[in-house]
Amino acid sequence: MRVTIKDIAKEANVSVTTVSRVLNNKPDVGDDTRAKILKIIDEMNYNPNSVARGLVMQKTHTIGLIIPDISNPFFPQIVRAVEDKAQKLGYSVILFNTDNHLERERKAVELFKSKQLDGLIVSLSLGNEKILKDLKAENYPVVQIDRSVLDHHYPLISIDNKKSAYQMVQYMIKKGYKKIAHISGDLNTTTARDRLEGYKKALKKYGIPIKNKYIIEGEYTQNSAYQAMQSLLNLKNRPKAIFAANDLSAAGVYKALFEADLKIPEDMAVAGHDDINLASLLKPELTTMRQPKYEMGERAVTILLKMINQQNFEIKDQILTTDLIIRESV
Amino acid sequence: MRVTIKDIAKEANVSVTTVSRVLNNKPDVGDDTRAKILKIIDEMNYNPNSVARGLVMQKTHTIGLIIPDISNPFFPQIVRAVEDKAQKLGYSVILFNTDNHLERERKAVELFKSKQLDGLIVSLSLGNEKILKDLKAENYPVVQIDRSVLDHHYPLISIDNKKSAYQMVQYMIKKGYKKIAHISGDLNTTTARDRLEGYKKALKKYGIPIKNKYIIEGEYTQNSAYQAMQSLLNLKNRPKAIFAANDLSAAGVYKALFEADLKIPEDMAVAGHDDINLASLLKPELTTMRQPKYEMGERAVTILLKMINQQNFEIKDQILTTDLIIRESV
DNA sequence: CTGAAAGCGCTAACAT
DNA sequence: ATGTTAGCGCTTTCAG
Repeated sequence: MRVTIKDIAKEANVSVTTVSRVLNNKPDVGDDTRAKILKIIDEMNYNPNSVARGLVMQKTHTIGLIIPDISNPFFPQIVRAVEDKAQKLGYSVILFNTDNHLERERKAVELFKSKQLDGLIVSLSLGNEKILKDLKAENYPVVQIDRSVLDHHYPLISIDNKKSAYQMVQYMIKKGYKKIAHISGDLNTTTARDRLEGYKKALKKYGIPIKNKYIIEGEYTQNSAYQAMQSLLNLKNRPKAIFAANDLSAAGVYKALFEADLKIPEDMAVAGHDDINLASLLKPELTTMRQPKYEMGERAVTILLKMINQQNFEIKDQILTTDLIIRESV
Repeated sequence: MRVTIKDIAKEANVSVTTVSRVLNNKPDVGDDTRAKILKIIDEMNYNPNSVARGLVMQKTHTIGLIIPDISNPFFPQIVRAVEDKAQKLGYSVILFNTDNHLERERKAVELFKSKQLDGLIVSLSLGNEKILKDLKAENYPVVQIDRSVLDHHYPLISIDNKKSAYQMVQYMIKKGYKKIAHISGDLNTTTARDRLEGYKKALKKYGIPIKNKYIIEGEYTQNSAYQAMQSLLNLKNRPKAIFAANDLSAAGVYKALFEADLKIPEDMAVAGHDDINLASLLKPELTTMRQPKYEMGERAVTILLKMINQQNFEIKDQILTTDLIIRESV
């Protein structure tokens, strides 16, 4: 049996109340008493039970992080930032991967509510707006990261995906490309939709007709993009450049291109998005838009903790800026 | 205020005990009563408080995962596997990054004990054997993953690093390389030590003298390996091949080589270890040893849960096999 | 400065 | 089949 506050109290000949006081650094305890208790705590190697504490305080000092997939290289940095910041502020984080599966997203939220987590950082798919609506009704602290759902109940920490895509495509156009195709991300996400829009907007702006054949829906994965690229290569009228919705997709595009013995960017230019570590390691190095992933994670917990600690915190999105990282592939 | 078991009891005109019974699917409850309670639970959207439950049951259904760094691409797959398996079995996982920092490792364990986590999956640095010894004294369920500490109190889920490195170096030798250098990982880890040993063993076995100048300690990072490679290139008597302790290091080696305008493998062969996703994306594609990362994660939770659910579970390490993945860089 | 008592939300003997 | 009671380990009034 682990040692409890009672054991300490008994050993020190004081009440549990007094022990609790020193545990929580309350003022009204005699110096000698405090010293004695501290000593005993140390000797007996006492470690307060946070579950019990959580029950009375109605606070677990734990937050939930719901993301599609930690093994997608976009997320580890975000998760790292969230955990770092949380750790620094005395919070723990429970991770949950959903694979964008609506049912698992729901399950995650149920579970986390049941565990009385103090707040949630979520990256949900479209179609689950009700989850957030219900959470909001209970006034549960939540912040959305990366992608948003349509309704707007909670602050979103992200980038301006439309603008970011626009900038990239604009860059490609200025480089002289006209036949630019787009391999999108999973269109069940706002990010993919916005990037697609940005792509279209840039073409329009520069008077380039939008061809449906040049737009293929992928899933933000290497493999889906690989296949998308295959079909693009089969077109009679091939594009000369590809804007892949994320770097992982760009890697898939690279694969397909190498197999077809095509040179990047001479035969086909390729641009990505996100600037994950991989981007600078590809050959040729990938031109992409850098997303401040670490900062997004940090900000998410900063805001979440504000919501947790002061009710009625005003909802304000934080839209960070992206940077065009020019390398060799465009 | 959230709805509690009391509210349900009151609404249903029964005692909380009865509600608790239906919550836990106990048999002795009348069918009608059960139905009524279930209905009310649903109507009131009741969600049992696991903190309270955890306090009485002495079980939190949560495990702790202590690793160096989730943003090191070796770990996400392991973490994914751990979370998947845990999720499947009704457990949650709290993540903690330590950067191999002894003090933070200690802090993580303290925190997790305080949170009454049911068990721990850890990847600790050398120098923290005491942590595990103390944990063992309390009979706390723990399994080590990837790397071990020297004392052997808890089961380890890993690979045979020495053998794996030996195989790789042997392959390089058989390919005709004699001047093979090694850029090690952080030698405060058993994995780095074992890989170094395996490297030496292979050289010995094939009668190739071990040159200290050909062994440089890195940190398993891209940057440390990049620098190590620079110094290797400055040697009067340059090696002709590099065995990098992990793929991330190999990527650093690639960078240094490209900068020096050297061709892989013609001018310098490069081998990695782990087979992270990146390996097949590098150009030339990286020859490496594949580690069953996902399986390691799964097994770790399987064993941990056995320890949790049946005291005195016999300690048995699980050493999985690695595979030589021949690609283009050697 | 210290202690007694109540209670957080739940489960588990032990009745009945 | 259902209720009463105690208690998990802690914090927090409220007294003194």
